[in-house]
Amino acid sequence: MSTKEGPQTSRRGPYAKSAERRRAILTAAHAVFAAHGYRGSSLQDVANLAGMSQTSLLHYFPSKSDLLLAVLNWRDSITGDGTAPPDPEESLSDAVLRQARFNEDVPGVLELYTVLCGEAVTEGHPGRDYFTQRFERLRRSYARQLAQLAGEGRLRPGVDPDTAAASLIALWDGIQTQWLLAPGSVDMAGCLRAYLDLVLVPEENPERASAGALPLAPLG
Amino acid sequence: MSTKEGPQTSRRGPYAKSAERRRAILTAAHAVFAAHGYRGSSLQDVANLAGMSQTSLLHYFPSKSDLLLAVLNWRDSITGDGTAPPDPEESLSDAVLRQARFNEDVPGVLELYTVLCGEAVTEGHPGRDYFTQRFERLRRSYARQLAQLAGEGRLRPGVDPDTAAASLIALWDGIQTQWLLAPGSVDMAGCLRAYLDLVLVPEENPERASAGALPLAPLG
DNA sequence: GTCTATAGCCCGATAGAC
DNA sequence: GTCTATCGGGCTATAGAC
Repeated sequence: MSTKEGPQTSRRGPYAKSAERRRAILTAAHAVFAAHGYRGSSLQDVANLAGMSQTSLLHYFPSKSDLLLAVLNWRDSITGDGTAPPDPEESLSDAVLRQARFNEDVPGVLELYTVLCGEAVTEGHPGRDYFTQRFERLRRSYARQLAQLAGEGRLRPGVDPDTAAASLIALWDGIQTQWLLAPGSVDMAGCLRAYLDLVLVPEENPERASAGALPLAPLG
Repeated sequence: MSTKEGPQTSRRGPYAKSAERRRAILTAAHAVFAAHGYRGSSLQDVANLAGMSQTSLLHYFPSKSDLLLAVLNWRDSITGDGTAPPDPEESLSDAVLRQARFNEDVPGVLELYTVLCGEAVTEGHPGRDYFTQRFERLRRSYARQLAQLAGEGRLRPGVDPDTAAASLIALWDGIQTQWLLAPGSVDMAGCLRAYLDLVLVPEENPERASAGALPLAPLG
């Protein structure tokens, strides 16, 4: 990483060009996999969209499964893998809702995630380990954040942090699927907000109560 | 449907045999699609498992997409399509938890549902309409049941029946995916019960309170 | 690094004998 | 109804010229 960028011809020409090519392939693969899934896509489709031959594509990614894993990791590096150290200034609710709205606006992100996640539960799918580990990581991360809130009395009594963590992730994934099949009939952010309002206690601020707070009158 | 069962040779021989063959194919296709998804499966795989040639299979189901739709409808006729008129003796919670535990015990049911549902969001997938309509039907059915409970004061104040209906379905689907990837780490029925306990008010029966009821003390 | 050519295989669907 | 044979095509991956 010093001034000598490359041992080959020009300073950083080949490296930069190679990186550009890889990025073009990843962009194309993201779109193709999102539209047809992993098994429904071909390397030829990706190569055509990227403007190169199928064999040139295989020069950068030696196999189709390597390309899939590269796309998944590339997606994490852009949208975040969901376990980035949470900004202490931002509440859990705000972070979840912000991410949900962001995903809704970027075309292909939810399609890719949903179809690959579904495919990944099948035998021998190259993305299976990725999603297994992703879910474990996410459950741990949210459970930790929810346990922290419980310690501050911000979790509704009787709510188990581990259960709520898995449920939040599940609700999120499931509502994305419904939204993809009927965008006009499903309110992703609304469902997530409603769940968080059920699980969390609004911050103690009697002067400016949270807008989404539910009436919490005793029942029965 | 009178005494004359068939216009062909023996009384009901040919029809019965044909129905058996179709059932054998559907059983095999269910297993193969569950293990590899629709795009990852071949008619040859299904035919091998059913003990016949691939062309014989196509005699009963004229195309691969026809076979898929037949499997989906066959599954509905066995496990119920989720909108069967609810037994008035059984509560919503009991019905959901019973179905969840049933699905957990029948091998392949959740695998099939999860992978096909994920694939179905892709372009041109033959199961897309099925899942779109299924979700619409389920949302209406649960929303109606929840609205009825709301009228009886059994819904937690501030909970919207439509939002809760979509959320319940989403949570259910999402937790199935997590369970398939980590059966030992996820408690499907526990997550569903926890959500229903958050949304529903336990039946008014001061002498025998619901076992899963949460403390509902006022907060904040 | 890029390409053409192709190996080697699998696919869904059809034709037609029996 | 069942089969063999096959059509016409697509697939991943490799070989090798330039």
